[in-house]
Amino acid sequence: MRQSRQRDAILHTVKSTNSHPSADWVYDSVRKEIPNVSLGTVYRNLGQLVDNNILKAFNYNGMVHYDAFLSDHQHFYCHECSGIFDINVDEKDFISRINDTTTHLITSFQLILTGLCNNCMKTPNN
Amino acid sequence: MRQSRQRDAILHTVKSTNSHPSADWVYDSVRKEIPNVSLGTVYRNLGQLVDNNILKAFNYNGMVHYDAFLSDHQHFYCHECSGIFDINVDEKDFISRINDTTTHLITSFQLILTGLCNNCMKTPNN
DNA sequence: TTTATTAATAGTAATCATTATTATTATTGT
DNA sequence: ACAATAATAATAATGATTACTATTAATAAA
Repeated sequence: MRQSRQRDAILHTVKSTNSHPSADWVYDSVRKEIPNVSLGTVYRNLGQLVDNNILKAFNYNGMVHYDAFLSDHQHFYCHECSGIFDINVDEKDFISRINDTTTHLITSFQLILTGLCNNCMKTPNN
Repeated sequence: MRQSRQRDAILHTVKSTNSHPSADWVYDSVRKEIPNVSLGTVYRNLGQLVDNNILKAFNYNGMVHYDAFLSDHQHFYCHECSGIFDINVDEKDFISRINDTTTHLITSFQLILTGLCNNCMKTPNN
């Protein structure tokens, strides 16, 4: 993998936020620095960065979200502000706790909790 | 909601399988009975049936899957045969068990376990 | 330090899942 | 029967993503 200004900017953009952005959000953000960057370049590089374990990706609501936080964790979606927050769930521990629910061999999982986030609980009706 | 041959066939198709089919799979299946059924009709009716709590839907791998099994449950995806299987996870019980992982208010969740299903464990390398 | 190789890019077309539009058909209450 | 209108088939449009291609740029070797 060669170096490129575009990939550097894309990686930096994802690293600079904890909002779990979509490719389109990253595109808009990178365009502020490199106005003629191509959307295809953003998609290709996000894909490469995931393939090389530099970023993580997950599907939510029919859209891929990218995450620079690589530690073992899951996500919480707030149905009030639409924010996605990190949740500390240890994979090995979780699997051992739910292993009795099935006889299939569980090797991994994806958990998305939904509800009302801390902030929206404090300040309702936004 | 009026009665229609198309909706009856669509509902029957989803009820007749436990494969958690996509709209496209339902379309192909319904076409065997009603060859000129429209894909839009399939999408519209699946949506309506979900809105009326006659079917459930969930997103997996950037595609909506439909399910006629309405009881409280979650899903297991086999990375060998790509099958999706039902897993018995009680929502209330599960939330109370993981409630300590976050201070956000959890009201619901979606869990997708992945691994090797019973059948693929018995007969490897398919 | 030029040069050659080829990865990466911008721009654009294509694809896939899904939703919207619209003129026509069919269900159902009167 | 008939009027009102929900549902349909056919098709166009959308949104997210991937593929294609000629050009540009990073890096390894001469």
